[in-house]
Amino acid sequence: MAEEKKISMAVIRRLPRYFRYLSDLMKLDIKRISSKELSERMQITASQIRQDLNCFGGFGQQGYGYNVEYLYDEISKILGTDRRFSCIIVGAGNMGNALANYENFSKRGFDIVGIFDVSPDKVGTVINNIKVLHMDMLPEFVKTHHVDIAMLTVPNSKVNEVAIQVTELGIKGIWNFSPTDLRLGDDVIVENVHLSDSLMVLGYRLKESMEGRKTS
Amino acid sequence: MAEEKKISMAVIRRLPRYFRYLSDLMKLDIKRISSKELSERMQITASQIRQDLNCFGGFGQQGYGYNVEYLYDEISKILGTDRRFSCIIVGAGNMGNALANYENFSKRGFDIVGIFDVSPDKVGTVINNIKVLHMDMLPEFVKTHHVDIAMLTVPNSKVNEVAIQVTELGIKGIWNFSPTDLRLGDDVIVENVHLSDSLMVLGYRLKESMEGRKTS
DNA sequence: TTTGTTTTGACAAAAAAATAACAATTATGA
DNA sequence: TCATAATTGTTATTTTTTTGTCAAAACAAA
Ligand SMILES: NC(=O)c1ccc[n+]([C@@H]2O[C@H](COP(=O)([O-])OP(=O)(O)OC[C@H]3O[C@@H](n4cnc5c(N)ncnc54)[C@H](O)[C@@H]3O)[C@@H](O)[C@H]2O)c1
Ligand SMILES: NC(=O)c1ccc[n+]([C@@H]2O[C@H](COP(=O)([O-])OP(=O)(O)OC[C@H]3O[C@@H](n4cnc5c(N)ncnc54)[C@H](O)[C@@H]3O)[C@@H](O)[C@H]2O)c1
Repeated sequence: MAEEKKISMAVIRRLPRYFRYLSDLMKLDIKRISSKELSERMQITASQIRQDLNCFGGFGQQGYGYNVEYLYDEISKILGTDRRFSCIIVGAGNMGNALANYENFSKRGFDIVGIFDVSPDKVGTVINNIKVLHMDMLPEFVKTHHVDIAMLTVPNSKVNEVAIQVTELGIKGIWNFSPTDLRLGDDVIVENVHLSDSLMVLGYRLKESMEGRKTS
Repeated sequence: MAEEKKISMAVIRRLPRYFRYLSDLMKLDIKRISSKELSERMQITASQIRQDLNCFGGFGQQGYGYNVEYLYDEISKILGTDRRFSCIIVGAGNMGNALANYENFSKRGFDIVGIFDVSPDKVGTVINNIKVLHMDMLPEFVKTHHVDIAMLTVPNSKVNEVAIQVTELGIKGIWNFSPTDLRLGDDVIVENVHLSDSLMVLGYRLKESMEGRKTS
């Protein structure tokens, strides 16, 4: 077991992109691809593709390239797309609704099994066939249903307490939509979606480009 | 003008985070802060903070630290938060609705001035005081209103054509929510929000942590 | 004013990431 | 079957990013 080579986040964050491109290639009925051709499509170097893939093992064949379907399956396995994750949405507002109505998450293995809120306006309503429950029901719900991920779409001012609540119930994965960095235990994985940050970066780049500078 | 030092994306993507922390400090009525203390709050090294800020000029004072409000204002200027951007939303579906109803974008200088769709179910409805217009009205709209940014929340299958449409009308900034990488001219700035990618990374990290590995 | 402490800004060093190079291997076509 | 072209996996090199160091500057207290 001495072969514990740590894989960097830089590599991991590129995996879903490979996954997407391979999925597209399959739809185009392309059976094989070389790192060179893929690099042209993805606008990255062939070297990087080969190096990234080799973090996980040799999926290609010299003189031939990569079998698209095989590589797709392998990346699926790496990403865990072959397994299913149970998710709840906390906060049935604008963003919570959007997430609950998005069908593609379940295609990628993420099942929304519950939606929670505190507002009497929301509790009892049905979103995409799921009844919104009151937060008071959450402890009981987590006892009877296994929950891997909590998608937090509550107001910024509430996200800290809600994050603590869900982690105390044993939920280990948090997908956070609030513009706040959560500080939780080491065994909890937090992935942030900082939409405003992204928009501000767009604003910056736009401003720079209007002033004639390039942003890379 | 020989002082054109290019600022890396790595630095730029950290700016909104500094902005957020400084904003929080101001709310706490904290007037000054050293890179050391800020580094503890932000969980990054003091060295990185000083190096990042120095890309744009010396905002601090030796022996004192940084004046919170002054630094906040300077980062505002760098990010362009002092100016306003006109935005349209294309695709009045789940995500388009969520964005249209989010009040905080305008607080950061991003004004939603129009919403467009093609579906008769959506055209004519009013979201957050803005009437949804048909896509056919877009060329005329862009002629009479200046538009900096198009937020694209159309289905995946349509996003390419819509992106081409809006760029042909002269819109230079695109905030793309589809799991697709747009290929547009060099003068168009595209910022992607790949939600599914983010969720898949969460899945990966969760899986790794369940198996006992650390992800950094 | 003087002295000791704090803290920046600049630079140096280290680490990480990306790119390039190339031997080894396989496919392909004569 | 054999020679040639293609293409990987791996190692080396380069570039970028992060971290560490320290003199110089400013503060604070005596
Ligand atoms: N809507 C967007 O486009 C958008 C964009 C960027 C960031 N965000 C962030 O996403 C989060 C949600 O935004 P939104 O627009 O959906 O807000 P929203 O106000 O529409 O919805 C929030 C929901 O959370 C519920 N809630 C409040 N306290 C709760 C609690 N303690 N437990 C459970 N539910 C609770 C509210 O009743 C409400 O239904 C916010 O943090 C916001 O900053 C949203
Ligand atoms: N909803 C989510 O949580 C979520 C999550 C991840 C990614 N996304 C992505 O965001 C995008 C939008 O998702 P959604 O859930 O809001 O979809 P949606 O189907 O709810 O809304 C799409 C809207 O676009 C409109 N539209 C279709 N063709 C158009 C055209 N040519 N011009 C203008 N409008 C057009 C439709 O009428 C519809 O109102 C998709 O690409 C999706 O993959 C959404």
